[in-house]
This record gives sequence, C-alpha cells and structure tokens, in this order.
Amino acid sequence: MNNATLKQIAAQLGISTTTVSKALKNYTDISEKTKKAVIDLAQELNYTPNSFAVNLRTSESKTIGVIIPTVDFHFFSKVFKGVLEEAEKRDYLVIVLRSNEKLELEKKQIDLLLSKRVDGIIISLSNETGDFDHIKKVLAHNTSLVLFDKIAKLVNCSKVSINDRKASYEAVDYLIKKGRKKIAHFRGSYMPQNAIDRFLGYKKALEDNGIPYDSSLVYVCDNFSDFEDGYAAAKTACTEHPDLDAIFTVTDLVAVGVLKALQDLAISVPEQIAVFGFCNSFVSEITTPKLSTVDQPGFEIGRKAAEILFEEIQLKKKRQLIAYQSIELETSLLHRGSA
Amino acid sequence: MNNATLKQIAAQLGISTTTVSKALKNYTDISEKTKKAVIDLAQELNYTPNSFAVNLRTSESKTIGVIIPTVDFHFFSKVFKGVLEEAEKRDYLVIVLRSNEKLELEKKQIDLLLSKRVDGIIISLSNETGDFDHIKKVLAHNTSLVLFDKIAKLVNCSKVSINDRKASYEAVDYLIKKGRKKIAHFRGSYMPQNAIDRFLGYKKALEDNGIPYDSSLVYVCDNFSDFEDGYAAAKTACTEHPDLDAIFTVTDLVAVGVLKALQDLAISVPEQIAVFGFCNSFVSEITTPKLSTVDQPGFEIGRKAAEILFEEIQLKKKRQLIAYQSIELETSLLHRGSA
DNA sequence: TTGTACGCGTTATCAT
DNA sequence: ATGATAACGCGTACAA
Repeated sequence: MNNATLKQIAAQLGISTTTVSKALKNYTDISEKTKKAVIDLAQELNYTPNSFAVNLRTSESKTIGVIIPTVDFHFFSKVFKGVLEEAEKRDYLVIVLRSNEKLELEKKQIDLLLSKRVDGIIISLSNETGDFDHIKKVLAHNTSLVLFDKIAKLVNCSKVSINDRKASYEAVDYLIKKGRKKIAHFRGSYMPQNAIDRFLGYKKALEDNGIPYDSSLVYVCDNFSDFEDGYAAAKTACTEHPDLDAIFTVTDLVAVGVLKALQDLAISVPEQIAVFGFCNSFVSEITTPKLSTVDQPGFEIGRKAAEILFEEIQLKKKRQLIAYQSIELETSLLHRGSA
Repeated sequence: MNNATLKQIAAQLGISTTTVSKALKNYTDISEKTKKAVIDLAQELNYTPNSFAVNLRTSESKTIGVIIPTVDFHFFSKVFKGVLEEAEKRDYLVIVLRSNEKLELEKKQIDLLLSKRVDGIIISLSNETGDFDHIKKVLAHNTSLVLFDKIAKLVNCSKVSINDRKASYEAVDYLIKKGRKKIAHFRGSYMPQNAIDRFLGYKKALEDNGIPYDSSLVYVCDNFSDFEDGYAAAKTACTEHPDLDAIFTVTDLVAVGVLKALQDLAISVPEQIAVFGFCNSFVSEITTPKLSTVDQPGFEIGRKAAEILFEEIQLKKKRQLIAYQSIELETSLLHRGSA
C-alpha cells in the first residue's frame, strides 16, 4: 500500500521519469495518449508526490510556523484560527510553537523553525523579549516574517496589531463622558509594550478631560491573564478608595475577577462602579452583568498577518520588492452590562 | 548569510563531504584534529543541516500532525498543550489542523498530512465521522496514529480517552446521594459517542438508585458547546418541571448558561437546584457560584496520546512489534459551589 | 582515518 | 513528443 514513485510508474509504462513527471503536471508537450496512460496508472497506484523530494528540489516547504506565548489563552486561539483560515486557502500547513513568555524558549523555537526551513514565521513576542537578534536572524535567513500583537517597532518587517493606546483612551474617555470621575486602572506588568500603551491611553484620557492623574489609582496585575489578580486588586482598591466609581482593566480576565470581588463586596455594577475590560475574550459574554470591553479582533489579526505573510512569500519567490506593512486593525468599544 | 552545506565546508577544508558529515555527527573514526576543524568552520558558517535533504534521506519528517474539531475550544487547547509538551522533549514539530466537525474536511486534512509524510497523527474525530476509511488509510500508509477524546472503537490503533459513562454516572450518583430526586439531563446531540455515553451514565445512575428514568427530563442541546443552549433549556425545564432539584449538563458551557438562567429566574443554586457540569473548562472557575464539574484531564489526555504516538514511531523505526493501547484516563468530581 | 560512489524522488535544462 | 542527465544536500556501505 506504499508510496509509488515516478520511477515505478515510468518503469511500468516503459517510459522515462521525465515524461511521467511532465504528464502529471500537465505540461503541453506530452501527447494525450501517454498523458492518459500515466494519469491512469498513477491513480491506480495511488501515487502522491514525495513532498520530501519536492521540498528539496523546490526549496519550499509549503509550511509556516506560528509562535505564540501561551497556547491556552483564548485570544491566541482566535488569532490562530485566522491564520489557519488563510493557510487552508493556499494548502499551506501550520506548525504551532509556544514561547511560554520566555525569551530563551522563543529563540529555540525560532531556530527550530528555521532549521525546518519553513517558508515564513508569524510571531507574537514574549513578554521577556527585549533584544531582537533572534528575530533579525529570521530575516537574515531570508525567511518571511510577520509580527502580531506584541510587536517590536525596531524590527524591519511587517506587523499587525491594534492601537492599544487609542483603544484604551476611548474606553476611559467613554467612562468619563458617562460621568465617572474616579477611575482606577488595573494595569499589566511593566515589561510588555501593550500594557504600557494601555496605561498611557488611560492616563491621556484623564488628562484630556481635565481629571488629574492619580498614581494611587493604578494597580499592577503582574500575571494579567489571571482573574485572581483582578479579584485581589479590586478588594484593595475599594478599601483604599471608597469613592471609586469605575475600573478599567488591562484584560478581560482581570475584569472578571473584579466583577467577582465587587459582587462579594455587594457593590453594584455598573451603578456604583463601572467595569471596563479589554480583549473581548469570550468570558466577557458569560459574566453577570456582561462585561463591557474593548474588542480586540483576534481572528482578523490572525487573518491579516497570514495574508501579509503569504503575499511576501509569493513576492520573494518572484524576487520582487517587498514593502513591509504595519497594519493597525480597528478596535471598538462593546457596550454590555458592566459599564 | 545563507545556508552553508556540507559540500561547502568540505571544499573549504579540502576534504570530502563524507568526512565532514561524520565529523559533525561524532563518528568515532574521525581524527580529533579534523573533527575540530570541521566543527569550528561549521559554527563559523552557521551551518545547519538542510532538513529537506535529511527528510528525504531518512524518510522521516520529525513532525506530527494533530487534527481537532475546533481550534478555539478550551478543552482542545489543553490537549494541544499536552501534545506540545511531549513533542518539545523530542524536538518534534506539531502541525495543527481542524476538521470543523466536518467529515469531508477531516478527510482532506488527513490526506494533507499523509502527503506531507508526517511521522504520526493524533486526532479527535469530528461529530460527523461515521465511517473510518480515511482513518484506516493512515494505518495503511504505515503512519502511526492515536485517537483521543472522540475515538472509534472499530479502528485498530491506540486510543486515549476517558470513560464518559462512568464519569457521568458518578456525577449523577453524587447528586442523588446528596438528596436530589428530580434530576434533569441536558445532553449533547445524538451523533457523537461521548454525548451518548454521558447520557447512558446518567440513566444508569438513576436506575441503580431506584429512580425511574423520565425522558421528559432530558433536553437536547444540539450545539453543546454553546451556553445559549443551556440558558434556553433551563428556562424550559424550570417551567415544565417546577419541582426540579438538579441539572446535570453534557458540558460546562451549557451549565454556565443554566446558571445564568437560574439567576434570572431567581432560583438559588445549589439550594433549590444543584448544577453539575462536565469538562472542567476554565469558565467553571469564574461563575457564581463556581461550577461543580467532572474533571476531564485534557492536558493529560494530550500528553498521553503524544507519548504513545512517539513510542509507536520509535518502535516502527526499529521494526518492532507494536501493541496498541486503549487508555482510559481517570476523571474525578470537582466539588465547587454549584452542587 | 579518509574518501568514493550511490541513492533518496523530484524537477529543470537541453538534446534528440 | 520524449528522454538523458544533472542537481538539490545528505548519509552510508564499501573501498582504500
């Protein structure tokens, strides 16, 4: 039941492998008769090209790699789904690797992908990633590269992300326009750029609305994909600031913890305290009240990143010039129950 | 910056490619001197073996494929994480494909993986999958195969799953022992075996405890990964059976919908109605009250499936006999707030 | 200790 | 319209 080769087909038909190869690929310079004979036999023998040989010959793997920080974070599932969608259209396969938010692992995974000679790589940088030599190595290897979500402005390649600062600004601005005056921000840790940007958007919105920035209203949730952090921070914040009337969190999961804490404290949402999340992860739909949040379009991000990657792979093949793109996808505010 | 080859190294050192190859692979019959020279130059030129050529030569891809029904379902993320864990240990890469619960797509993905000549495939069958020719084709291709979660008893290969029937039995038995008398079951659709098994476990637990089975207490949630279904079914059930005192659902997400509905109906959980879920997906930790549920060990399932797969790949390589395993991983009841 | 020669399966070039 | 030949890069049996 195994692996017919061009050679075998050729032998059985008493012709050359060249002819067989051409017949199978619909070259014009093969007679209909032999073409038919070849195709029939190929079908009968269940011939499929040996992709190892094809890869070697064409120097293409028809495979791309995706590196994400954590596998079981819903946002990345959405992104991945977008990537798959585009890959399927082109009969490309997708290898998935995780960096676990570790620079060292990220480096290793990149080396692995390069040594596998994937045609391109899509990556969201780990929180630890501060230098970019390993990223530049990808480009040096002439492998296409697209950064998404956690990008590095310093690297010369295409990027797909959202404008965290703007999105964050809009959310806080909205809270203020709705009459909230004392708005806490539960921010992410100091390292990743998006945590910083979201914080800056928060700050700017306050300032633009004439509300003085008060650093005691900012709480750091180090592991900001954990709702325990939000729970704890909410309890502290409510004690320290009894007149708090809104909380804007760096991520939905933190906001879910906040909702839980407020419920335990018998503080009504949104009447007493409004809560605004970030991400539109699917938990935001099942809380009580439902969570108002910034829609971060994961699926679209994945789709776009893959689309650009495949474009660049094609261009590279044709030795055409590549103009790197930096795409910022639109976010929007989702008004649900909590704010 | 590109792609040194054995040939180039050999040329630069004035030796043969054979010697270079051996030196790099630590063959014993190479002098320390040349070995060092080779290794140094290889490092300098940033040599990495061309895996296309290695693949062709060794007929191995050092890659496995995973096919799952849906990418953004948290249970599968956990499984995938387990698979990755094992793959990383062995420097294997993992290609991920989705079947979207469609038989046709599942077939296509399998063909793709086979044509890529992956060393093994791990798959959870789609809900539509009723015949198994495409699965048997994998074995016929001499490619290792492990089924998980949604398995097919008829296919002769290794399998990793849980005992849905037993797990379900235990949950319902627990509810009865706690004094619940009128227990509804929100089941999954009729096709996938696990929905059936969970239902059968429910039924058996009732019977063993002398509670007559009442089919009007069974509600079908077709799209049983959707909490809307649970919400709607709960409202109906509470109307039709005002004396209901427990609901056992096929999946956590359905249970989350149930909790929401009961909250809207001002029915207290677990006092009036106990709710028991299935899966231990992470939403079960953030509901109010927290959801009692069956722990379906996704990570372990993935780990085990991968472990078996890699074992079989190794055995096959050594042309040793393979004894297929059917593993049933232990589940346990997680007692949280809702029951 | 080192090198020669061949094959893995495909494809591209160039003759015929 | 067809085929001979070479090449992709590596690994290994065998010879030297």
